[in-house]
Amino acid sequence: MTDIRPPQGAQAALRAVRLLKLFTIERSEMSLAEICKLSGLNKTTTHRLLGALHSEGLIERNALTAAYSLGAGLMALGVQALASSDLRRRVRPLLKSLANETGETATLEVPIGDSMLILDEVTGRHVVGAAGNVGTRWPLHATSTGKAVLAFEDNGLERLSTPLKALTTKTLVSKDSFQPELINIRRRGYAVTVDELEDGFTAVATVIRGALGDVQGALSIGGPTRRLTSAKRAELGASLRKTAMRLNPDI
Amino acid sequence: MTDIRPPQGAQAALRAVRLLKLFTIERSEMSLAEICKLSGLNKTTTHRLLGALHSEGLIERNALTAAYSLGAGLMALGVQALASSDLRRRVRPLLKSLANETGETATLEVPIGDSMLILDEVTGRHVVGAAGNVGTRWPLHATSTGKAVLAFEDNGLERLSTPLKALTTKTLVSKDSFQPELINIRRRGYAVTVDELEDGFTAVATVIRGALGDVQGALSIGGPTRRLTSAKRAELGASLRKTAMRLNPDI
DNA sequence: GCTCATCGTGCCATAATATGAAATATCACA
DNA sequence: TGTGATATTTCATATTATGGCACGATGAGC
Repeated sequence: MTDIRPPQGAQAALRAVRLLKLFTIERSEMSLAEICKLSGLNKTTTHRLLGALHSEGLIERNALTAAYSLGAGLMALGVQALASSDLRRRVRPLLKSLANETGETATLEVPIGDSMLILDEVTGRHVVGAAGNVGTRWPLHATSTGKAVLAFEDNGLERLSTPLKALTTKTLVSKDSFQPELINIRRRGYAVTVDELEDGFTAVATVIRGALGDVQGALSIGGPTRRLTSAKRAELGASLRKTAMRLNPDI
Repeated sequence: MTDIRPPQGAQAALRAVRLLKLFTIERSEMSLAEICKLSGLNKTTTHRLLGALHSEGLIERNALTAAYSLGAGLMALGVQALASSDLRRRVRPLLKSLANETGETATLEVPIGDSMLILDEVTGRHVVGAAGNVGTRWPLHATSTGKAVLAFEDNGLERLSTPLKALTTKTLVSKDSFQPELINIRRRGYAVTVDELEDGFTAVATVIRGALGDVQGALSIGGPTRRLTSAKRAELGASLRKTAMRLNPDI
């Protein structure tokens, strides 16, 4: 994990960004007091920073309750980021071939902190659940893509913050249990989750590397556990590795 | 237009946000020098702010060229904002009924500066072009939703920054030509664009108001000009107004 | 192969800017 | 009308951001 040390002399900017990150689906609207408590910042400081973000449209306020929420400006920026993602543009055709060849759903995901964000998705022949999961985030330790990232990124394990939540009975929740698993993944070249994210769902994944060998994201193919047998998974793993190679022949 | 004055004492935070906003589809990757020129900020300052944003994942860097681009963290925030949008949740079922009743495509849009952002979209029976325009931005002055916002927002015209770009020969490009049009819109209760955004495309729109009468966004129904005759447009306008009423019966 | 231009990065004294305690204003509820 | 809990504004302080400058790396042009 490329550890990026926050530079000195940008406290205010950092704090502003961190305020934005406090909002979650459960906490989509918060009062000033609430935000203060969560951020640990002074009331005035928080108020001022939120005011600045508000003036730029990144934060909106409920006209009745004066509560704060994420604003349309952020949506615009996020969409801009998505649209200008070089990775997404490059990978899209490959996702299509993968979904086509295998009949299952292929995704492109990137690590964000301790979760994986679905950047793009192409559903296969077998349409299982509803599509349109782009933008969804899953806990890193319970996804195939996440495990691939953990295995292949330098100091990848640093991403995990204990305790690890069990999404099913199969989810790996102990950091120690990851060590042998990661060795396995590195040896095979791809990661697998069987019923670890959701019961009955299986996925295979491998990482995408940049020109410098840095981990940029991960590709996955997923479907019902019933259909993705052990033999099939090995086959998918090979397909994924081949695809990842095509993205960066230099490595 | 609710003019929000940026508070004193948050310069750094403001500057950081404005750096993010410099990135566009054409300028999706920029060098430090480029960003400096565009922002007018000192090189060191820019560097420091970008570093802070980078450390938070809102900015990414090309490993080879060291160029800056918007990062995955921003995508995550944007998606978060989209998901937690109260407006979107409330309006979605109504969009569905609109699309269902009329057979055309219905959208929910919000104003951002001088453009309209498509927050949500439900395609009608007649599937015209490709769907999936959520997140797209259109110039405010050339869209039906934009004109509705201009007409019904206090000081709405302040949003327009001259010169107005002509997207077709029908696009209104003079601020003066808006005055009578806006009066019309206010009288009727809905706005119409015929071939103003794109040749052959017509749309009807009306605004959505919050509990305090503030303009929160706009609803539109759009389709081929051929199908959306004058009589049909009046009918759609009435439907839209009725729908907007249902969202906020108090007004 | 050399020079020169360009770009990103680090340092540091300066003062402008952000900070937080406290006071005030606003609102909801009783 | 009073009371408690908000959000907002004020203001003196010093922490924090600022930008000039200098260094090192990279690459283009000759």
